[in-house]
Amino acid sequence: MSEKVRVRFAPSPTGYLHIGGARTALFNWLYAKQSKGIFILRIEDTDRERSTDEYINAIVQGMKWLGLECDEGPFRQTDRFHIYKTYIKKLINEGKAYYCYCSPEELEENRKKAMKLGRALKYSGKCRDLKEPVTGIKPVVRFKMPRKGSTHVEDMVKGSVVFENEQLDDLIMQRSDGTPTYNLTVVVDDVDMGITHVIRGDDHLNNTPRQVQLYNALGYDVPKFAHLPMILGSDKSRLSKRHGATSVMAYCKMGYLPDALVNYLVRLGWSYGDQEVFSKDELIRYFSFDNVGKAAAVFNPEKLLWLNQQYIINSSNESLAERVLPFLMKDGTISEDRQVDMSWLAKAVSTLKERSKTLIEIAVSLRYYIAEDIEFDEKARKKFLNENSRDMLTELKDGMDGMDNFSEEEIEKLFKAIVAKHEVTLGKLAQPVRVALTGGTQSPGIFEVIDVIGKDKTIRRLEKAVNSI
RNA sequence: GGUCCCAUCGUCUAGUGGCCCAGGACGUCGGCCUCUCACGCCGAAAACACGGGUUCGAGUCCCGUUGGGAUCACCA
Repeated sequence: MSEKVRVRFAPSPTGYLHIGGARTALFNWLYAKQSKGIFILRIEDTDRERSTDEYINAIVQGMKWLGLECDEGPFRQTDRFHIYKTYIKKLINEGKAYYCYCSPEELEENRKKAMKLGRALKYSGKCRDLKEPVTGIKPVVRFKMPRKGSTHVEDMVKGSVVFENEQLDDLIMQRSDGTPTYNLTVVVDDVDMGITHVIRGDDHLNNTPRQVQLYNALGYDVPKFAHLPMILGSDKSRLSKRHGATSVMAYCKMGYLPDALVNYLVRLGWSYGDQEVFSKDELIRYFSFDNVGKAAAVFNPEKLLWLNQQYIINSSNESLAERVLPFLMKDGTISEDRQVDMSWLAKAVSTLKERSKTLIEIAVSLRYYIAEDIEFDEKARKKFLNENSRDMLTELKDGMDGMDNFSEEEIEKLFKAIVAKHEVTLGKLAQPVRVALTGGTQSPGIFEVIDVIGKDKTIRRLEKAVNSI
């Protein structure tokens, strides 16, 4: 029998969607798509202090950008408090949970003592067998964890992991203010939503035995688990803000293609032989937990940059033109209300593709194609716009002036004729022209550049260059 | 500190006992191509953490050591 696969990504909205969360979402999504299952987004916002709607939106937006849209949800745990209540009541009635009146200060005291003695930092179980309620104190509800035996977790990536139950303590399921906590809500929701596979970061591995005991107490089957290794920063510590950009949307702003980021992320911890570049379809087809590594991976921005370039090269000119447009408007190269000739822009982009690693780089280069006026790089101007090139530039301008068929082919003929006459190599003319047209010494092939800029603007810039000598 | 996880080039990884004096990719270095920069192509340096076993044979299995990570909240 094969029940339908149902997986979930369950972030807490206490921050934007970061790289690690995105990869967890991605693996869930891949597994769901591959199994023709359901991918659910569940917002774990039971910590009302730190959760905000803004972060919920940021997470949804980030997933949308990456193309990881959910089939069900987003669900919010704060909408489901009534459900958790009934489960808590049930466990209390069955003697599987109890009220605890210990104060936070008292617990902190015990933890310190345990730390000194080198013991597990574990709740003593003081209120476990209390017969009478303590008056005047709002109690928490704790789960009665078994004290003997061991709990086995079968994990799809880590294998079989065993925990001694005496290490587990009586976790709090309900705070003194009546709200439920993570370890309960995650189990109740996974049961209630019919989750078949729990795929999450391996920072949750230590929580898993507690949750397994909760499943047992509630009388439900445990789902399959897959605990993904962490993503580390360059110093091998957990990826954090001080490692630079960790928000998924930061990569959007930096001009990365979402598919490139997805491709990069999936290869962090997963592999398929020697293949590096995958289409989404290939990822869905090839993905398997058998090929997920167990060790944490260091996030490597250089490789992501390389992949992004690969994706840019392989994108169509039209889609790239479409994607680069917002960047052009943002930096003012194109005013927002201006009508844009998209087929011209696509042609311009085609010359820039293989020399750009990000959309921003394309946008920056596009400036010398689009802007009316360009500024010369001072060093370049001195080196190439001088007496040595003056005559050739003038001849080129005049030659173009009288040109009826302004094509790359004709332009090249003109160049060849001029350099032949002056008995110099092509570079001696191409570089000065490059500086005259783009302001700098690096650009696509000079004939392409002229073709994209067009006759009138090219002549105007040559004039200006000659006049500057 | 207790518990749990992990360990192949700087980084991501291939490797599931003989095909491995360890393969690919990023990055680095050198070269080719060339109107510049790129792209592309060719080449180089670069790793099985250490120590014991098991086995005819170990990167691959077992144990230990070391190192890293995670977790131990009325956070998730």
